[in-house]
Amino acid sequence: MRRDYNGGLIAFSRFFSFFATRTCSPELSINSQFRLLCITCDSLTTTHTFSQLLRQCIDERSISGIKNIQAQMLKSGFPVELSGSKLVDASLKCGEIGYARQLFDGMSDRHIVTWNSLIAYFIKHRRSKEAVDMYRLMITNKVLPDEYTLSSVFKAFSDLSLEKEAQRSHGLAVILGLEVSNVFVGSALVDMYVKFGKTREAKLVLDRVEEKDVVLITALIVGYSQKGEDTEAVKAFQSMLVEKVQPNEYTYASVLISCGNLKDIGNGKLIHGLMVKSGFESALASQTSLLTMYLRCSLVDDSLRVFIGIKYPNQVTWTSLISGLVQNGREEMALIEFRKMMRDSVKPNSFTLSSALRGCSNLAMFEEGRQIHGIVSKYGFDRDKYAGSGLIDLYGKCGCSDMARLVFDTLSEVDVISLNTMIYSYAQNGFGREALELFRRMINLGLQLNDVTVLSVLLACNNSGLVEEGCELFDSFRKDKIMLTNDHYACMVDMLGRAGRLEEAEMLITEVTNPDLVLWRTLLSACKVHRKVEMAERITRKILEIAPGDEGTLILMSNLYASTGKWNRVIEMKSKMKEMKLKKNPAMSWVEIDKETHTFMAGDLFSHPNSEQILEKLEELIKNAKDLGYVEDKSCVFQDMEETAKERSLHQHSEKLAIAFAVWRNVGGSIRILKNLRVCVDCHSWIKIVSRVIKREIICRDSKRFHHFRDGSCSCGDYW
DNA sequence: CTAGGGTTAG
Repeated sequence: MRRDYNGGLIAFSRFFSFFATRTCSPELSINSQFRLLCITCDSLTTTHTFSQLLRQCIDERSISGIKNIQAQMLKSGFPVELSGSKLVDASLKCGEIGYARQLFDGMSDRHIVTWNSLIAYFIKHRRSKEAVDMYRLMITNKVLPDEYTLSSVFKAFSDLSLEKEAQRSHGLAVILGLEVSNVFVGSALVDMYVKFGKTREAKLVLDRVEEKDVVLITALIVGYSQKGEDTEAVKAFQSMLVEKVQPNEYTYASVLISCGNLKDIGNGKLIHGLMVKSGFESALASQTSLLTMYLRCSLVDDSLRVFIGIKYPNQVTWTSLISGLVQNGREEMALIEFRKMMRDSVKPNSFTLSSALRGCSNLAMFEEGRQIHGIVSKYGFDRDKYAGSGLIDLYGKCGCSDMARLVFDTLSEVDVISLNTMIYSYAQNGFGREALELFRRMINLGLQLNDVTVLSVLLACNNSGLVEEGCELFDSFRKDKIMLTNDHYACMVDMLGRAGRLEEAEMLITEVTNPDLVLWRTLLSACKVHRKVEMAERITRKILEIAPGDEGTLILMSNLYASTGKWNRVIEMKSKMKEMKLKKNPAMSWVEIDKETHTFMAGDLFSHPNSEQILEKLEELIKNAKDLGYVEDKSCVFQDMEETAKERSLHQHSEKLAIAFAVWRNVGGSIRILKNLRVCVDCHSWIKIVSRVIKREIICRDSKRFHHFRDGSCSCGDYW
C-alpha cells in the first residue's frame, strides 16, 4: 500500500522534473520562472516545485534566488514551516550561514531536519562550539535528537574535549536504541571514544552494533593504530576479513601504519598484496601508508618502488618519504628529494621542514641547513615548535648554541621537546651552566620531564665537568622515582669514570638490573683514560663473558696496552681481532665547503683531487704550530713503530687533513669539522694552536661532543 | 532536504 503511494510520488516528481527542465530556461529569472510554474501547478504540488527551483539556485549558488522563492511563498500564503528545512538546506549549500540562521530564527515550528542541517554545517566547517550550542538549544526546546543529529554531534564533543556531555549523549543514543541499530551513530561513537584515547570503550560500542560495516571497523583500527596498540589494530583487521567485510583505502591506510610500527613486514607485504588485489593500490593515502610502512621496516628500496608508482605525491607523501629516508640514515637522498618537492611546487609544512632539518643536522650541513632556515621563514614557520626544534637541533649540532638559543627564544610556545632540544644543544657544546639554568626553568614551568630531559642534563654536567651537580641531580632523579635507563647510568659511569672515581662508577653498574655492553665499555674506557690496567683486564673478562670477541672492547684494550707500552699485549689483541676478522672502523672527517661535503680518511693522502695542495698547507700549518710550541704527543699512537713513523702517522689524522683543506680553500667564517671517532689528544692540542695561527674559530663535532677552538684554547677546557 | 573512518614530526 505504502509502496504504491511512494511509487506514485516518485513517478509524479519524475514527471515534474521533466516539466521543470522544459519550462525553466536560463534566460528567465528564477523569479519569473517561479511565477510561471505557479500558474501551471496547483498548490498540492508546490512543494515539489520548490525542490526543482531550489536545486537550480544551489547549482547557481544564487542566494537571491532563494530569497525570491521565499518571498513568493509568503505572498501565496504558503506556510514557511512546511518548506523551511529545504530553504535552510539550500542556503547552507550556497554557503550562506547568516541567511540560514535568519530563516531558522524566524521559524516558530522547526522540523528536525532543520536542526540537523545546521549542526552538520557547523561540524563540516569545524565550528564545533556552535554545533554544540545548537545541540543544547535543541534539547532545551524539547526536540529529541535522532540518528542524524547524534552521528554528527559526537565529533564536536571530542573536538572540544567535552567528555561528560559526550557520555550523557551516548546514554541518550542507548535509550533510543540507536547505538545498536544505526551504524552511523555507532561509528561516530567509536570515533569519539578513539579521539578521547579510550579504545576500550570504543571496542565495547563496536561489539554492540548489530550490522558492522567497513567504516565502523576502520574507525576502531585507526584508534588502535594512533594509540600505538598496533597488535590490536592488525588483529581487528584480520577479524574484519574473517567477517567478510571488505577493507577500503581508509582501512589500508591505517592498518599499514601499525604493520610499520611493529616492523611486521610479513603482514605488511600480505596486506600490500591484498590492497593491490582489491584495487586500492592507487589511492594516495594508502600508498603513503605503504611507503611509510616500508621505510619503518628499513626496506628503503621497496619504499622507493612504491614512491615511483605514485603519480601526484602530496605534501604528506613527500614528508613521509623525506622523514623516512632520514630515519634510515639516507640524509643526502632525503635532501635531494626535498629539493625535488620544492621544485614541484608542493608546499612544505612544519613536519617536512623538521625532517629536512634533521637530515642536515645529522651530517652537520650548516650551509644547507641555513638555506632551509630561509625556507622556514618564507613559509612562516619561524615560531613553530616543530620546525623550531629542527632548527635548534641543527644549530646545536653545527656548534652554534647561540643561534640555537635565538631560535628557541622566538618560539611561540615552549614545550618539553623544544626545551629538551635546547638543553641537549647546550650539553653537546659544553655549556653546562646554561643547560642547568634552562632545566630549572622547565621545572618552574611545571613541565613534566622525560627520559631525554634527564639524559640531556646529565650529559650537560658530564661535558662541562660539573661532577658534583651531576651526582646531586642523579640522586634527586632516583629519589623522585624517575625511570632511569641504561643510557642515564652510562652517562653517570662516564662522568665518575673520567673524574677518576672508578670504584663509584662500578658500584653504580651493579645497581642496574640488566647492565648492557655499552655500560661496561664506558667503564672500560674510563680505565683506559686513567691507565688502570688491572681493573681494565677484570672488566674485559666480564664483557667477554657476555659478548665474546666484542670489537670495541678489544680495540680499547689494545689502545690501553699501547699507551702503557705493553706492546706484546697489543700484538696479542691484534691477532685476536684478526682471528675474529674484525677491522677497526677507519677514522674519518668531513668538512662542508660551498654546500659540498668533502671526506677525509686517516692515512689516505691521495684520493682527494687536491691532495698536493692539502699536504703542502698541512706541512705549513704544522711548522707554524711548532713555532708556537706544538710537540707531537706520541702516546696517541697505538702501534709500535719508529719515532718518526709515529710522528708521520699523527700528521695524517683525518681532522688534520680536513682542516688543512679548509684553510687552503680559504673559507670565510668558522671552520666546521665532523668526525666519526673522538678527537685524540695530539690533534686537540694541535688544533688549539692552529686556531690561533689562522685567527679563525675551528668547530669540531666528534662522535660525542663539540670542541670550539678559538685563539689557542678549546671550549671543552681540555676535558673530554 | 540532514549523518560516520585515513596518510607526515622534534
